[in-house]
Amino acid sequence: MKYTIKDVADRAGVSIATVSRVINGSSVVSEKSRQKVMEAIEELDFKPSQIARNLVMQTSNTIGVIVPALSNQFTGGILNGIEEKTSSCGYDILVGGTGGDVERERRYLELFQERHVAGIIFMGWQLKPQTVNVINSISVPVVMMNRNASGLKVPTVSIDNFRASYQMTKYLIEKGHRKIAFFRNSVDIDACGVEQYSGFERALAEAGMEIDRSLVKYGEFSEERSYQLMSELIRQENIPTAVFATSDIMAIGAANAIKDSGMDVPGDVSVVGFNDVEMASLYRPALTVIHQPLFAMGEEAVKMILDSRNKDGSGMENDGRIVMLPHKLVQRDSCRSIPVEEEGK
Amino acid sequence: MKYTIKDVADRAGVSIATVSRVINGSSVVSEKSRQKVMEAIEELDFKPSQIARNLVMQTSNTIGVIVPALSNQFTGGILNGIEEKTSSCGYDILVGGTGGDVERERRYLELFQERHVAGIIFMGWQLKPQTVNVINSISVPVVMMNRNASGLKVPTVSIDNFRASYQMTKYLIEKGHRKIAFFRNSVDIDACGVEQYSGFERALAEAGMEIDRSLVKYGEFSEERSYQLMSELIRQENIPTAVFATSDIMAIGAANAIKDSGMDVPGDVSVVGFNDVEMASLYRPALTVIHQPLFAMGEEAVKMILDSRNKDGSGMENDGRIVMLPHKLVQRDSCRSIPVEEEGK
DNA sequence: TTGTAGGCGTTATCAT
DNA sequence: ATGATAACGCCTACAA
Repeated sequence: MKYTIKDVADRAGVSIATVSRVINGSSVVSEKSRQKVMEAIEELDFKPSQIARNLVMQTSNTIGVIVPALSNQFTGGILNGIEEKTSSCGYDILVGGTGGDVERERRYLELFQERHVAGIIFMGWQLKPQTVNVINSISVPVVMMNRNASGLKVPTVSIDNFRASYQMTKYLIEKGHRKIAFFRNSVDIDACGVEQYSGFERALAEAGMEIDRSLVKYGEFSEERSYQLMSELIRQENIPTAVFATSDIMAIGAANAIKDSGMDVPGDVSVVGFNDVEMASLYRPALTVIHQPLFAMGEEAVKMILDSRNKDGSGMENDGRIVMLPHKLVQRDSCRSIPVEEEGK
Repeated sequence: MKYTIKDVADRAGVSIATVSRVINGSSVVSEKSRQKVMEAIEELDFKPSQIARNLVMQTSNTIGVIVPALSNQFTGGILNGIEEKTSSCGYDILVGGTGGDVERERRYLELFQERHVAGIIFMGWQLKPQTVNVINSISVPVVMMNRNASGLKVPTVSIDNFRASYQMTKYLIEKGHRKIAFFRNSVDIDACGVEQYSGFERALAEAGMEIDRSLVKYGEFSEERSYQLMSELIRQENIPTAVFATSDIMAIGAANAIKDSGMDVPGDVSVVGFNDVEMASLYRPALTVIHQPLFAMGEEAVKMILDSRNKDGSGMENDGRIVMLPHKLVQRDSCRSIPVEEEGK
């Protein structure tokens, strides 16, 4: 059915070694042999078995990517970057979706090792201690995306979440907002979330403002939850002038709750997001957000894996360093500035 | 570094054959041996090499998925279904992003063959003749997602695009719309697009309405393009009472153009979409759309590949059959009904 | 420059 | 029930 290197050798009247040489461009082969081999390959439409090659080479020019969900513009943006970089480097990508389930995370981590991937890029909603353990004990390079946890021995790529959050909060304050709700992601240990919250706190503190506990909520990365949370606030008539959500999807949830209750965004309450997925600019009013360079982050992660592999086979240097890429605040239409005379109302 | 089956055998004091047997649960092994082997595996944290296994088995319990873009809720929804099904069947998935580029499509098609995937699921924005040729000449089972072309010799899974479009158009007409714009995807040969258009035509014809050529446009699957198209219509004051876009993203583009021009959706013009990606229900007004069972479609595609593989190794039965899954029309808030007295205005 | 042969980690077929 | 051993398709010294 499928031809092997031997068939090509026979047809070209040379040995399999020669065929192998022309395929890999290695060593020197006479122009004549090369010609014959090429022809034979062409005629047979021969494709070398990556599997056999990987077996002898002890690696698979494949990198594994583990994500919570495939249908998600955040992970999607990163995946695009990963795809671009891997494909231009001759690597293929193996993906696994976990739904955030620890057991499935572990399974994919193992599966990918069994497949001898060159490295693994890991994304999760939260980082459970169990997962951290598995990751730390893995024998191939792993890089973590956008999430961090103490005790994690692998590098991670993300933005400076503290500064990003600080900057956005400050922006809100400068716009005259004094009653700001903060919708964070999850309650679980998640260094990024903690940093985002710190940034929020700091900016408030610097402005001499006190933080209103009744306005910080956990949106669990979900539109529904965020919608619910915002609706409650409205029902309680504890309405902020602005809500800062640490994911666009939560921002949209809040905005929808506001709109559906008959109020206007940003007329009545401003809403700002985080990440800048495609939806953020498509929504109306277009969301003012912190932009994360998703594509570049994906590329960077691949680069790190490939680099570590060029140095030595012993995985990453076992460092928990974190590579930060530049974010930016992009102003759109979901945040209004409150005139001074209105402030006291 | 990594242990092999031989290390396990030594440690357990048995032969590699026995180890292999307990790993695969095949044949009968004495309980004593099984115990020892299990222990050895445990102690060494041994993981069998999928690569070696694949080599001897001549297959890779991997399926390849080719998509135009990873950051896309449509492909994402399908990918989720594919992931679920493959992972529950012990398969892994290899993905390739093409950006719709023919050359990259061809490359991934080849790459995946070289990796001996069990099958390939293909998605593209359009289906160019070149790609059709490559696909027809491939030696592993291929299933096409949601797109079709004459001369294609592989099965495809999709919904009944003709009926879906017909149904939506009819719905619009029943709501009192008489001036309906139709934003289709691309000009390229794309059986699905053609069917959608036929459905639109038919519904109009049955209602005794004539089709207004100035209102059928090609949105190229893009929000920008659709936005542009709608803006032009507005500038020309050739404003329909409803626009039917064959993708949600285009629907949003149109809706945004309408809103940004100061008009209201659906107050001034209704907008309906197609696919029902996440954004469709998050957008405000929530979009009335044709819902495609993305997840189920992904599952079905995997099922087809796995089935064909159980029957015989010679690929699919070379049929261009198309498996249709049920769609549905979901009403939300982006389409209003026009009272009779208004109709004549 | 080219060919021979050993080995990569498994599975599977024989014997035993 | 278990153990040699021959594939699987390819790469790579080592020889010629």
